[in-house]
Amino acid sequence: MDTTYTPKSIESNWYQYWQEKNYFAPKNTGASFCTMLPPPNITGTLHMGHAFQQSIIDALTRYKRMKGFRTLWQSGTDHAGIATQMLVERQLQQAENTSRHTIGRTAFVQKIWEWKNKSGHTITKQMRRLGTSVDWSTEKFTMDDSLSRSVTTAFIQLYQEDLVYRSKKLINWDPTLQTAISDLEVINELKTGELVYLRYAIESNQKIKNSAHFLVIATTRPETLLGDAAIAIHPEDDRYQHLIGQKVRIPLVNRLIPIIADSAVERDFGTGCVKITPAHDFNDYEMAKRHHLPLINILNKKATLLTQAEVFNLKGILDTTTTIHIPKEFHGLNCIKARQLILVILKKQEVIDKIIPHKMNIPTGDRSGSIIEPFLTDQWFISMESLAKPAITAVKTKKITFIPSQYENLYLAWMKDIQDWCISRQLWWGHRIPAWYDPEGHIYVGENLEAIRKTYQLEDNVILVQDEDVFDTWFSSALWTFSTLGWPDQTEKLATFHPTQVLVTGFDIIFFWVARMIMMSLHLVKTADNKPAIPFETVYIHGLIRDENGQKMSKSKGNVLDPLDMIDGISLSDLVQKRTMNMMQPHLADQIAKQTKKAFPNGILPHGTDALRYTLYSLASTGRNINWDMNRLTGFRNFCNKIWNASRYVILQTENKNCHFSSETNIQSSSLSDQWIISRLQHTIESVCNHMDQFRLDLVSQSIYSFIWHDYCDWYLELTKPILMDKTSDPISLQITRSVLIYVLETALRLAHPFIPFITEEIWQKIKLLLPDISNQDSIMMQAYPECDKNKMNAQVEDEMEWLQVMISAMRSIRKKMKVAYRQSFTVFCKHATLLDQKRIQQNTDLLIKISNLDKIIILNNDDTTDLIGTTELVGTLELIVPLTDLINTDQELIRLDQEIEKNKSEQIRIENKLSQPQFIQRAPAAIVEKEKEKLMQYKKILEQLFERKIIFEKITKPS
RNA sequence: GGGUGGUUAGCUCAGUUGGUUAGAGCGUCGCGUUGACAUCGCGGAGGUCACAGGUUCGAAUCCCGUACCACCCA
Repeated sequence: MDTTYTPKSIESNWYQYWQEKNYFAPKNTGASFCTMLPPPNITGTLHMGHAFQQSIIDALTRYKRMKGFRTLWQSGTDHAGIATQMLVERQLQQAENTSRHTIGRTAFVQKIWEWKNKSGHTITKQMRRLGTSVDWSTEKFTMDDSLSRSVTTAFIQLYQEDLVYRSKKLINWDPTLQTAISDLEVINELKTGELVYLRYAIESNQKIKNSAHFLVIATTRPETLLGDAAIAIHPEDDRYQHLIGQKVRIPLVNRLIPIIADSAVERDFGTGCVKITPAHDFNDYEMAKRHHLPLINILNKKATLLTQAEVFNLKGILDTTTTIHIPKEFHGLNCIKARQLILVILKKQEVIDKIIPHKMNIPTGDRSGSIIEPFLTDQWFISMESLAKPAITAVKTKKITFIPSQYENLYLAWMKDIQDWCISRQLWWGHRIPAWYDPEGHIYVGENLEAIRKTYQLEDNVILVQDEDVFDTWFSSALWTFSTLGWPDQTEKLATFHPTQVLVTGFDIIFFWVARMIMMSLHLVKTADNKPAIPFETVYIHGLIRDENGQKMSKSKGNVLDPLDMIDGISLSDLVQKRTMNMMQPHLADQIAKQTKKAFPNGILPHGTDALRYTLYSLASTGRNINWDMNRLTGFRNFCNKIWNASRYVILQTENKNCHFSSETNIQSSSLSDQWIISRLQHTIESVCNHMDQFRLDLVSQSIYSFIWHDYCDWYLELTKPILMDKTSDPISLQITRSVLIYVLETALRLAHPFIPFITEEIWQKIKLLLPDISNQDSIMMQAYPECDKNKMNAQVEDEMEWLQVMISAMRSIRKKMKVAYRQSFTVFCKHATLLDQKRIQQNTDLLIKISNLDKIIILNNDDTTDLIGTTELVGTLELIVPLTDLINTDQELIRLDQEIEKNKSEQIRIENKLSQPQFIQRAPAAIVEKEKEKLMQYKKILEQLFERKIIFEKITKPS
């Protein structure tokens, strides 16, 4: 083995090996364990969030697999309607200077498939570098035939049950992409705009043009006054009570609209009067429903102004009897330009009261970057009310558990006032809605034309046209847990693996994905006993990885880190180039380059997959945000190096030597340190399994780290050296030591394998050859996970070992204090030794002498009054004295003693105070009181000894 | 405006149902290559647990408030 750990050389082959052996496919016959990969988008590349999520899933999967579960990690990708369509559209523009409209729908979709087949696998290829043990043989894509069939089947069923409907409603409209988009894709950006105060003339019988007869309203969107349907005030607002039911004239167009009262109006906003444009604002739309206002649409699909407004009733039916003109000068203007123009005109007409700066949220499309308009269109919706009910119950009754549990509240809060789900998108890429229309506009839903003609008994001469729209990608994602397993067919996979056990995902998609999966599964899938099936038992929500300053990682900020760069390393120049390439805002490039140079002056060194994964686990606590820290990555790369080198030591010590490990008899007769490390190993296994069950991977990571580094390497390996390096050691203790050494290593490797799969496999393959029981086994990943054996835990041994550790540390302290090099030996005197101390000293004399390079250990009689001059250390109440009189600095020693006395004294006082309170004695549990009393005794004894020491030193410095 | 989460060592974070002297990694200071490892070892230093109240024999932990930060909803 090389002396240093070089991840690159060991990580390249194992993944392929595992895959060739088909280890990722479900194997065992036991209970099933299934988890679904949240399908990444085919246009995506691996980012830190993926790395985090997938590392977590892989740990759970490998753990369960080793525990003997029939394990399936189902993987796949989603077709990402908008993102993919945009990407291929852009390519068409750049490469062929053409557009999708020019080449037509069929050709365009063909182009997308070509792109997908060529480039749509980037992310799944990258995933393999993380060591993810997904079953690639069952990989799915949301646009696969089988999944498309699931989508169609689900939709038809919901339609037949009257749970989907088509309706004209207000939705989020992206004018650039010209499609409905979901709330998730709308980002609210806080920007400073203007709040315009406008005077609307109150229509009264007197017709007096007096300012007192104007009503002043405040709006951030004056251009929408063309679509105003009412003015609203709060019903309890004293200022405007008398106006309720009266009418005002809209400036510029002079249309009459009513003044209504609605408690949704915020009295403190502006003047307390707001204009209501139901077709262009979600709140106003709700108000229109309550007050039966007309919906006046003034925009077309490009979000520019119409020549004539469209008036709809609340059922979405066009009112052809009312005509509302839009002034000619506004035709075709976008909202920004229309706003500018209208302000100019209104100023001239002197209806602007004032304009003040105003902070407000601007809804922006996260893909297109354009301003999102609430827009009245025909869309398909799923009714949520009846679907939400069982989905709420499932969580309330703990059939589905969220971890951490606070997310349950978030889920329930959202489900409580859930809105109907708009599932149609005006795109070409996606599942085409299986709905057809006849010339009269009647809707027919079915699998295909043939089926529809049959079901509805339509003659061939009835012309049917299919709906142009496709489904929201999230609709197909909502079926993910069962569509990937074969639904609507009752496949064996579905029977075996559904409901799945755990879903690992981020909190940002609880509404858009998790909740919808729960609703769809409960509604569409049945369990073996014909009850609604939950999609998963547990939802584990992980945090969001941010940069070192707590900022969200994003391309525009230029603070994105590529997990593969952490694995393989990247030079500074490449990193800068990567971060500044293809930017939306090129003017930020210099700043990003500068900040990158500062954060990564030497680029990023290669750290390997295992180190990256381990770092991610150590960060996987219950928090919502995780600030990435490169230093921790380095720390865990060092950890891997530690494992590597410890293994080198073990192999050097055991190769070609008898190191057969057999049963308890060996353990009983083995040394203190052997028994101790085996006992510690059991505690570690227990702790790892407990924390795994609670999804506390950070604590798992800590347990394994501290066991391997501190217990195994720092102490155990060091304690084997006096035995293994000593030519006079007897063969039996040599064999036992070697066998424990390798037994513990092999177990620890299995324990750590789900987290750091590559390095554990590499080392395991080497040491298995030394272990006849497993030498014919193929891979660590198919071995059993270690089980905690409580019989091997030994508290007495651990106590004694702890004592030994303190003894050894005390010797080291003395050396440091006295600046005595290791090669110089000394004699240590033990004073105030209890019987237990004496026994332990006797039993460990040889070891102590070797480890601490001592000449002798002399136990003084407790009645011995000799004043030994020397430096001291306390091990409990046992006093170690090293009489290196020529080296000692008595003044310094006195200062140190005083400090020690001070420390112990304050503790003594603290406990005395506690014990002097009668309430404490009376009310605290007896065990706690007893503990405090014991502590006090201990402190008193230590203080006595420290004073005794002090007197001896004072005698030297101030001889009487 | 409403809600949620957070504030613990210089930095990144743990701290289970309240109960030893609040821990880890990194960094820092000092010493050191003794045949696994300098991607290392050893020994130190470093915290009024954001602030102010309350409950309790006892609070980093439970409750209330304030400040700041982050996110979600309107």
